[in-house]
Amino acid sequence: MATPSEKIIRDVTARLRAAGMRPTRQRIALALALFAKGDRHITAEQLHAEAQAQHVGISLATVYNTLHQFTRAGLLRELAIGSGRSYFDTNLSHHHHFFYEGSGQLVDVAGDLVKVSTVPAPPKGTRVAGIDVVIRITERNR
Amino acid sequence: MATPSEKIIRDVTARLRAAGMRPTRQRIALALALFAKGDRHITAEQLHAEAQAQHVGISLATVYNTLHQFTRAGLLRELAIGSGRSYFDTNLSHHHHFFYEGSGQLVDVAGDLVKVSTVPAPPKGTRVAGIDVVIRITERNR
DNA sequence: TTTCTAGATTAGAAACATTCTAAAATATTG
DNA sequence: CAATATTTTAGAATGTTTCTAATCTAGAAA
Ligand SMILES: [Mn+2]
Ligand SMILES: [Mn+2]
Ligand SMILES: [Zn+2]
Ligand SMILES: [Zn+2]
Repeated sequence: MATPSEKIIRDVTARLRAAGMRPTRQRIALALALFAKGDRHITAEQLHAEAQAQHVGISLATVYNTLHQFTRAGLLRELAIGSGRSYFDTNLSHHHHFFYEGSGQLVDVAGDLVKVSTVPAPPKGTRVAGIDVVIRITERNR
Repeated sequence: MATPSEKIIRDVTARLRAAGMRPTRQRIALALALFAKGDRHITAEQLHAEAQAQHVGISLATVYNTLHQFTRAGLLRELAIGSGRSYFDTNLSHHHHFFYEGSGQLVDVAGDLVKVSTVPAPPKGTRVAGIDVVIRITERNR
């Protein structure tokens, strides 16, 4: 990846400040990695490896801290699908997922391609925070 | 829980044999714990604790082995919802789940109470293995 | 610019769920 | 009962995530 332009860095910096976070070298690098490309589903380890490849020294602890802060700030969604690791999703629009059972890979499904036409009322004293549809898919054999 | 009747133990024994498993003391105890009560969502740790409480000595490794064997035999479904631990579901019918965001608790939603009326075609070379709908719910405030 | 300090980063330890290993125990068959 | 294939098990190992407490730094104040 080419070095980001001054403008892009200023944008990211402003976005971090707007979310109440100091624009540190680490947060700027992670924000650029996360938001420069299109929609992504990435784990902490993967993002850490990507930063290392770019010769940005960031500890794994900071990657975790930052991913959670970004999630709290509404810049990311955390996905807990297919036990094991957490994925962080840069796609904030209403959408669902294909889940590759073999690899654990996630692929977006636009929200309007899935219609959940009937849902039961939530139990007393609770409200619906969201509805997640996961379409599990496997390699077709034969 | 009262000691299970001879008949129930014979039933479980036959069920294990039918699935190609030797009816060991450990498997019988776990099968009784899992299938005696109604539908359950239970983790390996929880089931292990339940067995200990019943003074059935079973190692945690055996609980994991057995849960996976039961799953392979179609006696259980493994649920990977809400990262962290796996839940094993004794409800084999087509159904979905309420997921309590606070506690991680799962509650069944009968399959026919949820209608997913539109789904996209799976990517080339794959087939749909299943569709899981998770209704995330939170304590209602105010 | 220098100083100050709340906030941020970090290495490494700890926590936690799960899987692995290989030795001992057991169920089943002959 | 003897033989053996299967099962169980303690404990180590693995993989992910969180915690701790020492160090560092961004931003504000002087
Ligand atoms: Mn998390
Ligand atoms: Mn599993
Ligand atoms: Zn997504
Ligand atoms: Zn269920």
